[in-house]
Amino acid sequence: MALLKTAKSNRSMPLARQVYDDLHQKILRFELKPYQVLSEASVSEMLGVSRTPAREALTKLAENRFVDVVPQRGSQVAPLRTEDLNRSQFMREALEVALLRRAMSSGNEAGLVKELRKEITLQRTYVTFEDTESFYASDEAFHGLITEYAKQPSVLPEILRLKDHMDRFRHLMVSGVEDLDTIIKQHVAIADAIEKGDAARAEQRMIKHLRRIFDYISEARERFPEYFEHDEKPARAIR
Amino acid sequence: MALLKTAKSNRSMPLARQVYDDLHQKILRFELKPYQVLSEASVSEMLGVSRTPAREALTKLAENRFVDVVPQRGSQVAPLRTEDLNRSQFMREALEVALLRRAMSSGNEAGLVKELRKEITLQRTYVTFEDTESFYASDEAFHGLITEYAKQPSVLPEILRLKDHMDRFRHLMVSGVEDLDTIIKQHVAIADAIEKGDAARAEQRMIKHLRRIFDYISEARERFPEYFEHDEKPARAIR
DNA sequence: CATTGCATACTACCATGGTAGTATGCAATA
DNA sequence: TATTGCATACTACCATGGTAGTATGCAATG
Repeated sequence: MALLKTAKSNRSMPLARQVYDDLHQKILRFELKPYQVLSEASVSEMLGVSRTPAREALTKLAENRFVDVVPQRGSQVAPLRTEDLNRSQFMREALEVALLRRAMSSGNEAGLVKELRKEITLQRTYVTFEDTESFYASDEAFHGLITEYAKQPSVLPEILRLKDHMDRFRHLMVSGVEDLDTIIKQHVAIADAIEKGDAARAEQRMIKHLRRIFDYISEARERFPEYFEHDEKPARAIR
Repeated sequence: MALLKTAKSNRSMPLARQVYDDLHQKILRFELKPYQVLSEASVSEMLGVSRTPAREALTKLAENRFVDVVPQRGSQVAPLRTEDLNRSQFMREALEVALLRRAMSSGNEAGLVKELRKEITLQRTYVTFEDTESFYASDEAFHGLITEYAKQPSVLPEILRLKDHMDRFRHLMVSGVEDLDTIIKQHVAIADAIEKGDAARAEQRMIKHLRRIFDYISEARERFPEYFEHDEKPARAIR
């Protein structure tokens, strides 16, 4: 297996970043499974790069809690941790609600609503074409619009960073995709509340929208218990 | 100049981390000034380590926006950017307000208030002893208590990370220290509102407390204009 | 059988050499 | 004088070798 050659990967970006993105994607998609061992040696061999960029990528993945580095034992793909999900969820809710409130007092709510509805129309199209990838991209754009109208565009990357942990859970859903129609309805409900200037209602609906992830967790935990965090030290059991 | 040997630095932590912390401190305290050049070579020589941990530290500092890495030109200490301050401020407000709301519906508000008041008492003592360092540590503890009672302790490190950018501005204040008595009064006002169960009031006071930093910015900008971001490219002027 | 000592094989971490790429100063040129 | 070509000196980035430290399996020992 070699480095995935994406359009913008080759030559333009540093190798360490390419390795990071590659491993990051593989971890989110469970091509690298929780508890799978990763060492700078194995990564460098797997991707055909030297150990330095491999090491830098692993370090950064550890900072973002996608990899556990245990001192002299080796590194592992981090298991799914409810703590990570809870923290990401809490922070994302806090940020998106604050952005929503600010966007609703920006003086250009009408423009926001118009653009949101345009994005929703796109989303309907993607659903009919079963183009889930474009759908999720548009979903991100939907939330990105709010950050723009809240005049805090630089917060968006931070939100996406938080979203990564939730996306990882999302890949474990039964059908592989959630109910996109429901998401669209929630988007419509949010846009409606914004249009009516009902901040409290918009906030409630945003939170409900963001919390949909919890509907799937128990199911995911039943289907893939081995991916979730179990006791830290296997205590070198029976053997 | 060599690596600062703190109590826990030697032997226990990786060198790269020690270098990061050292540079981080020096940047926050303006011992390394904005626009000062930093290369992996100069850092490694300055601190007496090899180039690898120097490079890793610089990379991480760049991720946290304390260093600018321009491709083949060299790295610099990042100037003070209002964008960084605004983003950090916005995010911190959103998070701390959300934590406050949650802490006030935790069912143990009385315990929280009691611990907050205990911390405030400590802060009064530190003021009389002019122990500003301990004061600021207690200030962090004050906010940390709220994260605990909100049952989101893992959010605290993220908040402290955001706080770093504001602390950097804070080091430019005229007297070197702000009015600690005012801070204490604000803490008292917050504790009072929590005790009365007045969430809206507590939220208002928390926001006012967090926004005190803006009182000092214009002054700092007048006194140290050269530390603030000026036009990106000096356009290779006169020469 | 249970415990201990130890060689081995890993690991993360650090040091250092090499390379492509860009800015800078100076000389050559118009 | 203004412009261009080019050597030089930086840079970030990557490759690779070396080291201390720990887990593991096995042999020696009780």
